[in-house]
Amino acid sequence: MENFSQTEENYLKAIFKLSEREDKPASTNAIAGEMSTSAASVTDMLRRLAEKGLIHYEKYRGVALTEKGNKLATGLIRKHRLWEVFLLEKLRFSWDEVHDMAEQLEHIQSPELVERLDEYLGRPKFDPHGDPIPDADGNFTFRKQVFLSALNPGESGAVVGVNDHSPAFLQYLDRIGIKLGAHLRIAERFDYDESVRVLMDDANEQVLSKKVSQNLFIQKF
Amino acid sequence: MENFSQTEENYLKAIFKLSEREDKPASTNAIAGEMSTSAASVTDMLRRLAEKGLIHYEKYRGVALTEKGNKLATGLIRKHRLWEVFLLEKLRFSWDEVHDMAEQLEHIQSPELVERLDEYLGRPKFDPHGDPIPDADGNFTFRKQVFLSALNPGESGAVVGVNDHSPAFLQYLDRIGIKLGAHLRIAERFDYDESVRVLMDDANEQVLSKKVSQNLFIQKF
DNA sequence: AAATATTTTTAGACTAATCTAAAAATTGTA
DNA sequence: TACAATTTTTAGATTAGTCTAAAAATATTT
Repeated sequence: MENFSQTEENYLKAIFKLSEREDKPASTNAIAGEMSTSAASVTDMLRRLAEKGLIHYEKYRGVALTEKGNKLATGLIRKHRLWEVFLLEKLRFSWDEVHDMAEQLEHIQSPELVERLDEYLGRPKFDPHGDPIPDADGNFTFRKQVFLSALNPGESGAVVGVNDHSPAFLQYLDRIGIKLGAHLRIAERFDYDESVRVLMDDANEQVLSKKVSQNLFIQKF
Repeated sequence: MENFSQTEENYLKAIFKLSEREDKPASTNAIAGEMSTSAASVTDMLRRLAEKGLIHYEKYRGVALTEKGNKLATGLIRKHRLWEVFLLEKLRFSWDEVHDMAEQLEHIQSPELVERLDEYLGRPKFDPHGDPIPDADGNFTFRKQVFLSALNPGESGAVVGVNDHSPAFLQYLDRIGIKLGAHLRIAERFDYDESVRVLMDDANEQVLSKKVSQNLFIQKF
């Protein structure tokens, strides 16, 4: 298989992320923002990626991944999330620490290594943040999930993921004891600031702010 | 800690390897050979490495690592060999497959990751080829070893390493059943071609060529 | 629809790492 | 010691990825 530079790979991931989020072609500016670089640099790179058949690119019209580009991007996400599982489960890092290391590890080139790693980890379907891990063909396991903020008093479900992946948020969750799989029931919702009082694992109660409840993915019971 | 490019790191490893092998300053040409590049490129890079305080360099006089360069080089070797142990012991790769993957993994930047990996693997002192793994301070465990070719008939010892790391040699050893730790006793030596007949693990006998016996490290009993 | 604002591209330049060809320094040998 | 062979360095060019500033295209507002 053809190899690409880490920079090229990071652009593909950025484009994938933006297209997924908006479900339409990614703009030069949006990519520049995602990559923390200038729009001019992005234009340069887009020309090169298009030449290599990784993206569909028309000047001023934004970009979308080709089949080939998509395969590559999902492969990167697969590697990233598998390494995150490894770092958390085997090396005992916490979920707010694993991202930066996985960001480097995802660029290791070796299909055989990915396969063995997947097997070693027991072919996990989700990473430590609850994000789905695509299989070797690039297929994601889809999970029906809603934000905690969408639940009504009395309803309950399990925490299956986070929307905000920042260390600050993840550390906050650790501090108040919310882990993936935790069982939450809405006890009360306060119209005043849209915060909610929840019962966690049928044990202790917490009040969660609007911001927190908008960043927790829940699978309803 | 300051970070360096993968290329710079690879030059440092090459210089370390050459200095260790010859125990004198490495020459431009030797480095070019080790790196499979031109002497001109090496000169360019040496100027840069010297500026960064990683090597002692005088034009036409060859190079040696500084304290700082040495620390970095041993750190790389430490990472390389720890990852090799991981690939072999945890992911079940064979000893002829692990090198190329480790060559990439050694450039992952994260002191904490190295520490956790070391701990996870049980702080191994030797890698799958019998090469010593430096500790976090860069100290190697030294082992008194001789080539199998230096043993006389009747003498015996354990295989503790290989001098030739090529997949061809390692696969050959696998084929004839020689693993790290195997117990060998010289049954007979043939002056004709300097081959030797050995008794392996007090079980089966093999004739090993001069070339093979010059590439196996033995710790004498 | 014209004027204005925003986005995107182009132009030109910089750095790291590389190359080939030629010049300079060192080493080996007669 | 001087000539030849070898090694090393310099000079000048190339590619990937980046930048700023300016020009061009598109989108928005009046």
